Amino acid sequence: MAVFWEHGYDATTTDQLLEGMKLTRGSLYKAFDDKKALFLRALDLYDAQEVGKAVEILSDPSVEGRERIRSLFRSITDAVDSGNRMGCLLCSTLSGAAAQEADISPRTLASAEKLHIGFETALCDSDGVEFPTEYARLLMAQYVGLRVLSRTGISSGAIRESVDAVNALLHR
Amino acid sequence: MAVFWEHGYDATTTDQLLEGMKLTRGSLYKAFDDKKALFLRALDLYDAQEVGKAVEILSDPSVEGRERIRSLFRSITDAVDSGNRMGCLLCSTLSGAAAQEADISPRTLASAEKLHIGFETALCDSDGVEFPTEYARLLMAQYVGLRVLSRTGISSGAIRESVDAVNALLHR
DNA sequence: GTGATTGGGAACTAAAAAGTTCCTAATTCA
DNA sequence: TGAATTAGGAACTTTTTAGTTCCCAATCAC
Repeated sequence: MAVFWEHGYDATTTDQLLEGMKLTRGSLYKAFDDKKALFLRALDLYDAQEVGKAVEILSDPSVEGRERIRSLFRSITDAVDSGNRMGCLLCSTLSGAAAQEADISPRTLASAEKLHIGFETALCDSDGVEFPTEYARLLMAQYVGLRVLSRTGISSGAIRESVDAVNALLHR
Repeated sequence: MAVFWEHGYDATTTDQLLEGMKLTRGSLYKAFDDKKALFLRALDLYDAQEVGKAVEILSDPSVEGRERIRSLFRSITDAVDSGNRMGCLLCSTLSGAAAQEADISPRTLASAEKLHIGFETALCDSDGVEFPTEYARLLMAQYVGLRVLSRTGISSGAIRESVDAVNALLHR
């Protein structure tokens, strides 16, 4: 998962996977059908682990709705500030060529939908939010955009400015 | 440019470029050093043509500031509604593995910065906008997110909901 | 018209990637 | 303890993709 996360599906070679997994070719192909099957497993793990964590933050009933959203976006700036430029495997995959493939597309869409529902839940648990579905879509696109930009050479200050603006909007 | 736009840098093969450009290998390599040199030319063309068009919309002094932004986002929903799922070569490249490369990264960042300044200009030309730089960053991330999502199997309705939310925010 | 220059392309080579085979060593189970 | 099963790995083959060569025909200069 980490290797795919770093380079994206198309750009990761089996040699990199071998290196990262500390295996040799024979062992890898004995354990998994092929590169794509392994990637699907990685996507599933990412969904369970990382997407799950985000949805958990957005659904935590012990925290006020808007604060959950702020907390999730804060985790993006925190990562970038600490030099973590890996971004999000889901967000990167969504925009890559692999996302068009028949067995990958449904998984990424399902993960994206989980996130959307997370945002919607957090908004529904906030006071005075009129159109939670629409705003959840906006926040979802914002999340994807920020995590894509996190992987680029954009300054961490620019990322923080976006998040500050999101927080300002949530305050009203 | 169209071929790279459709498949992304890593996933386009020289055969696809040959097919798209109606050339054979010898002619292509006589005209361009290699695949990457050709991609850089495509990126430059995209910057001049497509990014330029967006910045023009955002800077048009004959239109009220917020309306320029609405107009740009409307062009995203219009494209998706009419079945155009190509997204944005810049936004896709930003998140791909190629974006890390030394000769590609500065170009995509420069294009992204042009867009950011465009949003900032439009906000500065609007009444009662307090933090144009920060909101321009937010709109930039929103733009990238939406155009990335445009390439996926997400429903056109979901894209429209995001844009509706952006428009609602701009109305206040 | 003829010799030089240029654009195009068929057929090649080179390199890198994915995927396979088969042998060895460890572990398991009777 | 000894046969059977399983994990790991070195060394292959195959496929794909990038890049090159060289020839041909069209155009251009004089």
